[in-house]
Amino acid sequence: MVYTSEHPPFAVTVDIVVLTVRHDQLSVLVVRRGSPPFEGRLALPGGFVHVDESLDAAARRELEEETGVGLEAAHLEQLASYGEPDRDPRMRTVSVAWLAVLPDLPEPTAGSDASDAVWMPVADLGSRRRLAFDHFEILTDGVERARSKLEYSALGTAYCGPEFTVAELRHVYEVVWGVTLDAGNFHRKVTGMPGFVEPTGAQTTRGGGRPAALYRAGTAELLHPALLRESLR
Amino acid sequence: MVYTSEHPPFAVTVDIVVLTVRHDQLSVLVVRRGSPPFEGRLALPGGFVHVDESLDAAARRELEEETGVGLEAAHLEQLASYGEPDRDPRMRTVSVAWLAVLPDLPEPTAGSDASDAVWMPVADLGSRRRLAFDHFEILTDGVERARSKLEYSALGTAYCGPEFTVAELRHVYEVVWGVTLDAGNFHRKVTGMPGFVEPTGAQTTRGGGRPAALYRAGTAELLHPALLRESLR
DNA sequence: ACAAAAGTGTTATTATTACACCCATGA
DNA sequence: TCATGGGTGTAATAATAACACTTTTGT
Repeated sequence: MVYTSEHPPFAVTVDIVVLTVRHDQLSVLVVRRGSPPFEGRLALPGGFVHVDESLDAAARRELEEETGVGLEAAHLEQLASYGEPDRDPRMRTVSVAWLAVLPDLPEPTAGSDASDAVWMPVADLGSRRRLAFDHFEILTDGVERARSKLEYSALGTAYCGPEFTVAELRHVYEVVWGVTLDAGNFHRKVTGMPGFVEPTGAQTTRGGGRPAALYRAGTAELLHPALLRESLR
Repeated sequence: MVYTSEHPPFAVTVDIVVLTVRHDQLSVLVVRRGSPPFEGRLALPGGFVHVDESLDAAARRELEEETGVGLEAAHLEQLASYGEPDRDPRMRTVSVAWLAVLPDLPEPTAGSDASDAVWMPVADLGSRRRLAFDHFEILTDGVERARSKLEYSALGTAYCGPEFTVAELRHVYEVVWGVTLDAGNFHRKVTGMPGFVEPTGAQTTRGGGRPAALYRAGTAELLHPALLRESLR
């Protein structure tokens, strides 16, 4: 294949918006850049796609390499691609961005090799544009996607561990949306929605108070009727 | 910039799923390929992104060049990117796919230069996989996006001309979803939804029967509450 | 007058919201 | 026994769905 001005070569990268709920805050995994451009600035984890590697495989590999975070059981979906001609000063680049949602990990990113990766509350990145490239725009799009998908999909369970209480799931909604939800109504909707959550039969008292039933994620992908963001108080 | 096995060069293309409602069918604009690979097969319009050209500009340019269809006032949104290593036998390619929605044009694609472009009912492409590359997958994703966005966005008006009746808009919903809707309930929801449609004050009898009020698209992007696909009968 | 399509009324059903209240545990 | 959260009851309100009915044109 000959690259010409009409068929020019591009660099193709992946960037991943990894979200979790941590210390009552919606948080994103960021890395500190060790080389130009934007040296020393924060960036989303990501990197170049290899030859003979699919785009989602590249996202998983880069995340693991850069942060030590594995996505085995996690939710991963494509977000969008970003390709403004000037987005990378070095060369013409198209980045395929991904959204990943993880439970709050017991051992954050510690123990991993290359890792300068840290969890950063999304709110702390809101005003100051501390992110390299167009990563602030990618982050904004990822957060908006994550917020809206809570309404009509079962994505909320991806923030929870394999077993969780209804209150823990409600906490995810409250943090991601930044609202307070009615505990009783939320409980009814979630448990009454077929396929959203399934009782494990076990209970826990880890939240304090009366023991709560434990659930695992159900098989439903889409929720109907949706849990609307309006149900706040 | 040096391209290595870790930073390999890619070809980046755009492909556009252009939808309209035509002769009571959801239809997509396709072109007949004039050269290998997949010579003689149908394909979505698209092509290589130029240097110093943004991705959406490339989509508009390729569509105009290949089909003579301009997207000035039309709806255009990014769909997703497709980059399986074997998707193009010639080279490693990533395609950024776009979804466009147009009114049924009076002069289809006639009069345009290079144009082997035709409107094809989506249903006719369903069983036989007559499309080149992974374009059937892209089409499927585009149609699904178009269908689901009718529920919660004002995308339906993009299928209509600058002025339309409620019945014409309802026809769009019925064709895209493949259902029959209750005319009375639809009328109430559409006209009562703030920002969805605005009366022009004029009327038309082009549908036969009692004259219908004409509307233009409103400013709202999102509809609340959503028009659910369940409202069929 | 009649067919056809536009648009309004009416009602049953279902979903949402607010909030009261009881339940089961740890301290 | 008290504080803390889990979970259920209940009633007002709003949205949806079904369908009858009136309106206004062309033929």
